[in-house]
Formats: sequence, C-alpha cells, structure tokens
Amino acid sequence: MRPAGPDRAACAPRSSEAPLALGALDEIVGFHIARAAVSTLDAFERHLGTPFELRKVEFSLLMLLHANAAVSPKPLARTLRVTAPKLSLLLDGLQARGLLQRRPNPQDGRSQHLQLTLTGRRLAERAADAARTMEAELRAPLSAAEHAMLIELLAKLGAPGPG
Amino acid sequence: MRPAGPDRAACAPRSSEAPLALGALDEIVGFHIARAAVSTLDAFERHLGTPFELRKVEFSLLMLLHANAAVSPKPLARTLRVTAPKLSLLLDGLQARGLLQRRPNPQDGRSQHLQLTLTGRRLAERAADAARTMEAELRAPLSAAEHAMLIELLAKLGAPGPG
DNA sequence: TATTGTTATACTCTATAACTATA
DNA sequence: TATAGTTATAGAGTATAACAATA
Repeated sequence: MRPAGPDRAACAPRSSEAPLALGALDEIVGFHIARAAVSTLDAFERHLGTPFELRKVEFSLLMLLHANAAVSPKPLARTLRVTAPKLSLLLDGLQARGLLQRRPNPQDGRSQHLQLTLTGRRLAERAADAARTMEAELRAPLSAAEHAMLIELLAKLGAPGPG
Repeated sequence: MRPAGPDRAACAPRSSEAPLALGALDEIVGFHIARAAVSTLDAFERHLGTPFELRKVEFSLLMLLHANAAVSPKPLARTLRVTAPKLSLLLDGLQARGLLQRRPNPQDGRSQHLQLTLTGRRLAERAADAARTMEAELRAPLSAAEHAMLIELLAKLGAPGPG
C-alpha cells in the first residue's frame, strides 16, 4: 500500500486555479458519488426543479406513482429511502397541488391506494420528457456504453440490499 | 421512444415486499447516484463517522489537508463544493480539536496557510486506513475492474468543469 | 475596486418520538 | 401486539447577506 499522503500531489505551493491533490479520496467511491451528486443536482434544478417546481424526491415520487398503479405509502418510502413521516408530508404536498388521490385500501383499512390524477399523470409525462433532455446533457462527457455501464454499476451499489 | 410509464412495471397489485417499478427513473443517472449515496453514507457512518466523530465533509477536508501542504481555504472550498462561510466553520471545528493550524500567508496578508498538526496527521492516517476497509466492503458487489470503472466514470461526471 | 476570510441570520431538509386507527 | 399512516417537535445542514482586512 502506498501512504495515504501525496500522490499526484504537489508539495510546492500551487496557484489558486490548479486543482488540489485528492490524496486518499481518489480511491473512495463515496467521495466521487458525492461530487457527482452536485453536478447532477445542478442539472436537475435547471431542467426539472425550477421549471416544474419539483424537488428531487418529489420528482422521484411522481415517477414512481406514475409507474406503479395503486401503490401504498410504505413501499414508496422504502424505495425512496425516506422515513414514513417525511413521505406523509410529501404526499400532502402533491395532493394539495391536485396531482394525487389517496383512497382507502378496501382489503386493509390501515393502508391506502395512491393514484395520480389526470393532472398528475400529465405533469409526470412532461417531467419525464424534461428528464430525458437533462439526461442527454449529463451524458455528454460519456459515451453511450459508458453511460449504460455507469447506471448498471450504480444500481449494483445502490440496491436496497447491501446499503 | 417508449412511453414514460410502465415498463417492467406491474399493473397488478404487488406484495409489500416486492420492489417497485422504477419507470423513467431507471434511465436517470441522478436517481441512481442519489440512491448509491445512501448506501455509501451508511457505510461511512459505521466506518468513519461514528468511530472518528467525523462528518463526511470533515473527513474529505482532512484528506485534502493531508494531501496538500499549506493550502488556503479558497481552493478547498471549491474542491469540496461548499461555500466559504461553511468552510470557515468547518475549519473552526478542526482547529478546536487541535487538528489544524491556521497561519498567515507571508505573500498575501488576506489569505492563510492551513496545515495539519501532528495530531491531525495521525488522525488523517488512521481515518484513511478505515476508509480502505470501508472501500473493501463497498467494493464487495463489484469486481475490481467494475470498481475502477465506476470511479473513473463518476470522476468524469463529477469534475468541477461540467457541473 | 476586487478578493480573502469571517460573522450573523434565515431557511431547508430530515429524523425521532408520540399519537390514532386497523388488523 | 404489531403495522400503516399521521402529527408534532427538534436537530442538522446549508445558503445568503453583511462585514473587516488586504491587495
């Protein structure tokens, strides 16, 4: 093992413009994930956040509701990795905007069937379109194969199992 | 293009255990990055956060300080993607723990030379060791080649340029 | 006048705990 | 008693604006 210290590092003073040596961070996926998250969040804001007034989780929630008919909150919370109280508030928000209906589950009075309204479905489709545009932009520095590979590898890492 | 809706989706009711259809989300790197971030953050907490009482940024900061002699706050803030006020507070914290020295830059009275103390360097090295253990765990579902590829692709995406 | 770093303030996000209703 | 969902409260994290000192 090489020491944790300088690597491609500079021990001489560097200009304020030159990138810093990452040291041990360079080998740590979590660091690169956190950095990439900033880039993607920026793109999200421009393509989806600002134009549709959606935050990241809200967009994800909308997509999940659109792809899964009559889901209940519990599996949504698990998939989105948010707590149950947080999801309640998110659903309140979507409902207040007329995007969502909450209906009692006839088989189990404790749970609900969630369903997008027509307005909700329309918004979901427009947002999905915008997401494709965003994705094309993010994909720019990557080849198609690299893009597909990246998603596959991230999915392996992010699957609910190992986390 | 196929519609944004169901895909590998189920239109039938699903058990509370089965994973949901991701729909359009499946094609969005940002979503997979956000999910993977949860897994890696969990590992970080166990290996570094709790044992060393370090938060993610603090750990990154420590690694950068260890790899770059006499840096000033400005490039650190840029590399870590935090605001200048935030970095000030982070440096305050490390200094209060005796990990860091702030010395005036002799060439420019406005800026500083930051340097880890002996205690700081020791902590940085122990933390880097723990990070390697953490990394081995995260790497588990991936082959060595996949792991290297993942880091390379994330670095392309997360480079300060496009973000 | 522009830049480095700090202080002060406000806001967003998220988690934990306590409560209700159904099974 | 266990589970689904909600309400209420508190804490962590981050950003913006205003400020001081130097170039």
